[in-house]
Order: sequence, then C-alpha cells, then structure tokens
Amino acid sequence: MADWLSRNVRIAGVERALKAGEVLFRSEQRTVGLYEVITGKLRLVRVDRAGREALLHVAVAGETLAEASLFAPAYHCDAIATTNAVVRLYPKAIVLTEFERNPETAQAFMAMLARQVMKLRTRVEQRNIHSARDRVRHYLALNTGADGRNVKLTGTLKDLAGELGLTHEALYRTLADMAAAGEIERLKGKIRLSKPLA
Amino acid sequence: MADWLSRNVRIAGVERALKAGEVLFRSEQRTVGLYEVITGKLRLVRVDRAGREALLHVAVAGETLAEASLFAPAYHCDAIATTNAVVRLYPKAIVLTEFERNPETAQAFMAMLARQVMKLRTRVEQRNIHSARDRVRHYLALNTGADGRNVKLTGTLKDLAGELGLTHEALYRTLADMAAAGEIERLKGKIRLSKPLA
DNA sequence: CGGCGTTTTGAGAGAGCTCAACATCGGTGG
DNA sequence: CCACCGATGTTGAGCTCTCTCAAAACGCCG
Repeated sequence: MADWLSRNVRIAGVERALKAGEVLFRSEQRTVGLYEVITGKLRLVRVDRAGREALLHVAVAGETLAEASLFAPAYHCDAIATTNAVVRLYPKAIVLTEFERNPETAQAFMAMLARQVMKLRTRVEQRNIHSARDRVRHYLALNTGADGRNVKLTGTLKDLAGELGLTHEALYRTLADMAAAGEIERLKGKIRLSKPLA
Repeated sequence: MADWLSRNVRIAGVERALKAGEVLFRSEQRTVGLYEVITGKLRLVRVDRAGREALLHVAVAGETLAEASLFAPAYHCDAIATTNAVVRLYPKAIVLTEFERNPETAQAFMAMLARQVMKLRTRVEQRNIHSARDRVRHYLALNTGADGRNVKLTGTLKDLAGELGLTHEALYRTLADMAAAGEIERLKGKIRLSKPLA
C-alpha cells in the first residue's frame, strides 16, 4: 500500500495502538505528522461545543490520514478510533525534509494524492446515480479486468454494498435480478459481464 | 483559485476554447499537462468500444483537471466539453521542473491536493446520509462561518441542491420545513442557524 | 456437529424522485 | 416605463425504489 513512501520515511514510522473510543488527535492540536491506518477503523469528525459530531470520513486499514496536516500547524478535525486500531505515524519533519531532499519521493506522494482525488471524484459521481442497478453497472464498467469481462471481487458482497452505498439486501437483489436477466454471471470471487465492454 | 501555482507556472498557462462536445483529450494519448477549467463544464469519462460512457467526473469552472497526468505517460480517460468552455493548460515539463527547482511550489501543490482529498472524502460521507434533512444539517454544520451561525450561500439554491445530491424540489421543501420548525432562518444570500453550533 | 457471519428472500413503509403548474425575480428591448 | 422572457424558486400529487425490519438458508471454521 505505502508505495508512495521512500524507504527513509518508512522506517521512521512509529506504530501506536488505540482502544476503541480512544482519541488520536483533536482539532487545534499541533500537527505531528501523517498517519497510516494499519488495522481497525478511525473516524474523523468536527465536533461543536454541544459535543455533536459531524462525520467527515471513516478511515479503514490501508488508508492514510491527515495528509493535509503536513502543511498546516494544527489539525482541523478530531480523529477517534471507532474500533480497536493500530496506526503508524510518519513524523512531519522527517517527511517534509525527505520531500525536499528527494524530489522523487515528493513526486510519488503527489501522484498518490492525485490518484486518490481521481478515485474519490469517481466515487462521488457513482453516488449521484440513484438506481441500484445503474450504480452496480457503473461499478462493473469501471472495474473490469483487462479482458473487459471479469470483475474481481475483493472481500464480501456486504463490503461491496458498503462501498457502493447500498444496503446489502438491495445489492443481493440487484445482482440476482441482473443475473436472471442474463446481464451478468456470478462466479466464485468474481462477476462476469455477459457482454464484454472493451 | 490557483493559489497553488507559482508565478512562473501561472504565466506559462495556455488558454484554449472548446465548443460543446469538443474533445480535450482522449485515453491513451500522451499527457501534455494539467488543466484548469476557466469557464464551462467538461466531463471525464471512460468509454468502451461500444461507445458507452461511464462518467468519472464533471469538472466545472475553477477546478483543476488531470492532476494525475503529471505523473503518467498517458491519459486514462477522455475529457469532453459538455458546454462551451475555456481551459488553461499548464505544460507538464514546466510544472514538474518548477516543482524540482522550487520545493515551496511542490508543497503548495501537495497541500492543494490534500485539501481536495479531505473535501472529497467529506462529500462522500455526506452522500451516505439518506435523509434530506440530515444531509442539509451536515452541510450547514460544516459550512458555518466563524460565528457558528451563518452559512453563506454561493450561487443559487439549485446549485446547492446539485452539490448536495438532492433534487431542487427536495431541497426547497426541506429548507421550508426547517424554517417552519424554527431550526433555521432564511436570509438574503445566507442561512442562519437558530441554535449556533460553535 | 455447532455457531457465527454471509447470503438470500419476504413484506411493508417512508422518503425522495418525477411530472406538473405556478409564482417570483432580474434583465432586455421596445 | 412597461411588457416580455428565461431562470430560479415554490408547492402539489403520485409513484417508484430503496431502506428497514424479519426470518431463513447457506457456508465456513473450530
């Protein structure tokens, strides 16, 4: 996952375990660096004085967290472990000096961010599709393998439902309907389109 | 908007006008650089052999486009003007050499990307909220001014509806209901929360 | 074999979407 | 100055679709 980090930065990473509910950082605190989620889930929230939370993001294993904090003096939201979790901290000073000393590292980081932007924009667009069927079609169209027919499924269908912003029931039904209509075939660990795209 | 660009890069920008339907670039073509949308709308799509489009993103005035292309030899999608449009091209070579020569520029670019990632993650989270009322509340909570009461409205309510992923009718009704319930006040160009958050 | 999570199917209700009609506002040209 | 026009804003009614709650079948692992 962390292919965007040079070896120098990687080895500077410091792991920290969090219990569910524990706070990783709070808004206004001085930024210490960039985090990577190793296991578990954290939620990023903005909290008002009354203690109400407005959810900004849920970060899961493999994601990076607080990228913007590298360039800001203080955090702009709270990060709280939703489950027991392990995170790895890459200290700000080390990362930034590495970026200066080593432009390829900086480029790799930029490239990673740019890819994320693209992926997130796509996901926002996906969520603009109201029909479950069309949303599934959109997902399949953008995730076919090289042959334009097979879509590998990572994780459970329940996970996929979450990624698509559908309830698992809705997804099961939609897939069943599409299979019945001959639009797709459901195979072990993958879905095959009856009509290849590419 | 383009505060993330150093003067050197800015002046290297080349404007180009596109008619509605005109193609800015196609998948597989060699990348020439990064674009900024000055006016109009472009859509980014993946097109299969049958000519069907899968929408990745709609870029509007003020946005940057194809950030990832700086780090890739070829484009991975098509960009097509949806309306008449004007874009500004920042040539790849100039931008990249500027990044190397001028680490602050590189940092500014990274910071801009990181902020975008945050904003997009937040938007995805927003779309996970099903109830129109709660979605509006989420938006208001995250867009109050310094006083925690006033939310400035940029553009029309119709635009806001689009940003929230609601039909304009649904938004009108929701705002009317919230105002009737005393939760908000609707003023010229802004909305005021009856109970400040911060 | 037993238990837990995933997958599947059922029924019902609610919420937003769609289509439609109308009001309002700002700008334009006669 | 006024009439017109287009876009925004507003309200109404009906419908579809997904969500929610429920229950059962299936599969995997200990």
